[in-house]
Amino acid sequence: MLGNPYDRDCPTRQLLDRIGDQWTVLIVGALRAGPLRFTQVGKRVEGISQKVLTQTLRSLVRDGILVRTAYPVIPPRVEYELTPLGRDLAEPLDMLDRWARHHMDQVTAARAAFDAEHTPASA
Amino acid sequence: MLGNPYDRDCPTRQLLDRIGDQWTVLIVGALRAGPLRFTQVGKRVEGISQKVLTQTLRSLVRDGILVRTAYPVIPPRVEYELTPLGRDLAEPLDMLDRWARHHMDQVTAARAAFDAEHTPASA
DNA sequence: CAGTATCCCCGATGATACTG
DNA sequence: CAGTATCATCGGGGATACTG
Repeated sequence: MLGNPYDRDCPTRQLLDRIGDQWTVLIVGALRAGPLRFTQVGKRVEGISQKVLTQTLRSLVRDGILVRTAYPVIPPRVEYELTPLGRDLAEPLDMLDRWARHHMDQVTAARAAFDAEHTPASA
Repeated sequence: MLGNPYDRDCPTRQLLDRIGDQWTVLIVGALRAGPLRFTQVGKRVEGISQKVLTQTLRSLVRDGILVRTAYPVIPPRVEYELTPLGRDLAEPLDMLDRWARHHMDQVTAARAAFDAEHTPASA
């Protein structure tokens, strides 16, 4: 049960629960280049809804990955930025990114081959 | 990094769609040590249901991350093993694992601090 | 043993509307 | 601009039962 690196309470599982959703990874990636305002993040991460953006941003702040800075001006200006911890996390995430760029074509090829194999075209 | 790596068609997004669910990461991790039988994988990855295990295994085979070997014996014996591509993927995944082990306590602390801050209990 | 087939539920996500 | 609030949906995933 416990003690096994794959059981429910291990750090890896917990991290996975956090970064498991692609939004987190994408947001952290988007912020690597520097702070961004709420709307800017939303634009970089295409397809994310406002609600989910808000939720994800908030939980990343909660986890110490991002800092939120609200400037008391009108209209409101809020910026999100990676913390040192966040920048730290960005590194392994970047490795994944590199892997994707280097190997996704292999995955695509494997997928096509598998589908061909399992799709009796000449039925 | 290239132009805008965050749009829907970029390799990163595609990879995330695959490894986004924690099961994939856990299964690949479990197989790093060597081939495992269906049931063995299920035991290593606690909490996964048989259905999801089957589904995840199948899609990993489809993507060329794993190979499935069925021995024609009774009772059936099926083994799953990382392909070279899979072993390749295991590396960046391992980085994430290391990060988790080294930093999850910081995340936990940040989380507690945030919650305390946002819990108007004491005043 | 290693799956496949079903039913079912819940919670994450999207769409929409409103506000400081 | 940067959120919050509410509702409806959709399907991933669990539990269970059956099979080669």
